[in-house]
Amino acid sequence: MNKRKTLQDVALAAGVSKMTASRALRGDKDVSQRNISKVQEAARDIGYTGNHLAASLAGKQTDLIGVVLPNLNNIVFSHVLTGITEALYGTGLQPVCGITDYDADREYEVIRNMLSWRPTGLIVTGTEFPEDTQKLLREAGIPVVQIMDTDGDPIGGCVGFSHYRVGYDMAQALAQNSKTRIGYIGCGLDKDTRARKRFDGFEAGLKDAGLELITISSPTGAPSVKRGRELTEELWRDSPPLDCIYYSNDDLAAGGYHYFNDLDIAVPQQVGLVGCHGLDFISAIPGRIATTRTPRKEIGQAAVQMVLQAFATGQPLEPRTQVLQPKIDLGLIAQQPT
Amino acid sequence: MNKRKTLQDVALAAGVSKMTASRALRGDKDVSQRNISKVQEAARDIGYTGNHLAASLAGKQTDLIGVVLPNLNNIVFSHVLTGITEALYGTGLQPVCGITDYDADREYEVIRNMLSWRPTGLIVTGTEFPEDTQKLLREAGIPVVQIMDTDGDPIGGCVGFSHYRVGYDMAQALAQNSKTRIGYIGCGLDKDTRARKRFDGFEAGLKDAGLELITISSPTGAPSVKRGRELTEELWRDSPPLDCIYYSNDDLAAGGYHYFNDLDIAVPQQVGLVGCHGLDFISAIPGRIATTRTPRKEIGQAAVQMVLQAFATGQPLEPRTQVLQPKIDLGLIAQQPT
DNA sequence: ACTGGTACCGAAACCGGTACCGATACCAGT
DNA sequence: ACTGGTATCGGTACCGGTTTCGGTACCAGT
Repeated sequence: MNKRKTLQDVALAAGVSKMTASRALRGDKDVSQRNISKVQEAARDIGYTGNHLAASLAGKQTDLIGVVLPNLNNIVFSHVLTGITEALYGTGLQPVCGITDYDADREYEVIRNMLSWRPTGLIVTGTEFPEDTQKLLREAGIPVVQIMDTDGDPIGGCVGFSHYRVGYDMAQALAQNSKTRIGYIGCGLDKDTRARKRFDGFEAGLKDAGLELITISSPTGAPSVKRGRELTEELWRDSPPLDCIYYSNDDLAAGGYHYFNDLDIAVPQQVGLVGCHGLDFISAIPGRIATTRTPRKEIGQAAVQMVLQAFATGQPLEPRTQVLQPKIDLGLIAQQPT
Repeated sequence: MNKRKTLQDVALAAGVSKMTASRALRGDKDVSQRNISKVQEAARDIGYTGNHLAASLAGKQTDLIGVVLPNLNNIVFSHVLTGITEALYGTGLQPVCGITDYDADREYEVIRNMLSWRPTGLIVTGTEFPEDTQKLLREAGIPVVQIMDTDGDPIGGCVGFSHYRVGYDMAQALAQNSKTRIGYIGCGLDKDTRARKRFDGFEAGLKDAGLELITISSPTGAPSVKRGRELTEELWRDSPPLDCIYYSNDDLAAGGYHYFNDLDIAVPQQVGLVGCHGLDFISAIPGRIATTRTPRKEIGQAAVQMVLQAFATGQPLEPRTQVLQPKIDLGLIAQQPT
């Protein structure tokens, strides 16, 4: 029943050998034009689909690029994946992505599993890995590119930016714009190490400006706009007065915006809200929410370039870090009178 | 150099045959406890990774479930994929997803490519396919489940809801709640057939209520919050007065909300805004934007159930449609005085 | 006629596993 | 001692392609 057509069938139908059929379909040379069309025709006629498993096993090369991401509900990683997909389009390579859900054990399994498909390259998120995962990556024997984060020692290529510095710079910028009573709201810092780095950087930046966080709300769980609204409400109710709130991302900040908006509290005049990433919906309320624009798509593209380059030359891909600097957007906070 | 360890190496190191090593690692029976541990130890020692290519080729079975989605920047499909991933977790099966970007040709290529990896099942988005794509799916020889849309003739299993009816029902609901001067804003209906079906249903629903759309804005391009704001601004400026706007999705509606909010035009008292899907950020402004809550994650889970069931029994998966009814949420529109 | 080169084709080995089946060892039953 | 059953193992034949290498066939050059 489930008997799929094989190359042999094509060859038979075309009246040539398996090898000629193989070459014809792959566009190899050493095949006459006449046989090429005969084979192509035969393949179409009998509905031949090809078998990547066999081809990759025999050819010792897959057209797969493994991509390991923590989560796809976070639109940030969708953007990265989009950048990767676009950059890969037309190269004959194909991304295949694995989700770790910010879980180190699952990450190990996902990477191990990826590797067993013998991909041509691997793009993984972050720089912090447990020892055994590091070993896996180091011994993978294929180009490995780490993305999103440049704080830490990369194993192979590395494209991203310093989250610590994003936090630090934002703290300094806020301080320079007369924000003094600052609170923080972040979700899932226990798992999201990059959000935590931004937090750490933010605290350090404040400290260097002679300030410190007045309140910190850092529950577990996934960040969302709704969650941002709820946490903002709690914070606003329980905390001493604030003139600014730093959120672990734009989603939470947007939730805060909605809360204050419904209360007719002017944003950012009465309270400044600061997110991270520069997502689409921030642009829809221009200037209201400050943020740091991160080059997500570009990171994906740059990662692919690294893999491609390593692929074209020798395998190992020497450790090299490429920083794609994010850009602070203070919005209306920058224009307020001091 | 790039000489990866093989099962033979493991067998050698463990002092057993290749077969015993294979069985030991897969947890097959007919292996003594002593050999199991010897093999496992050897595998760990030499850093054996396994080779899915060879295993799947020989075993005539992969652990892959192909998932074909139009786009991942649209959070809706991320949710579907999340549902699929979760449902698959623990089954030993693994999703691998392909993106079509709403392009029929690319869709064909993606599916063809998927099939050549010999997946155990296939989940594709939508019911409308060109003839050759249909042929591909029909002859795939594996369980095929179509998701998101139940308007149309499914090839195998089918899980989703009627987008036509979502539009129709919303139109009726709005009419019943005294909305009469209604406009429409949608993006990319040329490619997004499901959004178009909602539009068609909406028009039909209005007509049956004795109404018709006063203005229609339907440009190409991807919908986004920012885009929603811009299009709303245009529409509001150029169109006769409206008391309600139906958008092709929540993102656009949220953009509209921001526009009116900045203008101090009360939503939904002065103008009702209606999106689709019931995304997180809608919940952050409770009641303001009406929407239709769609069970995205559940669709993904149900699709997996179908595949799993077909996998457990006979292969073909007879055509069967499962409707997961969405739920209208009119928010404050429902509570307005007539 | 013979040689060398080029264009094209096919047989066999192989990629790294698994399925299948036969072999061996050992023990209880008669 | 012989038979049959169970537990454990290994040899061999694939899976469906690609690589490698060795032919043919045909033509120009000498």
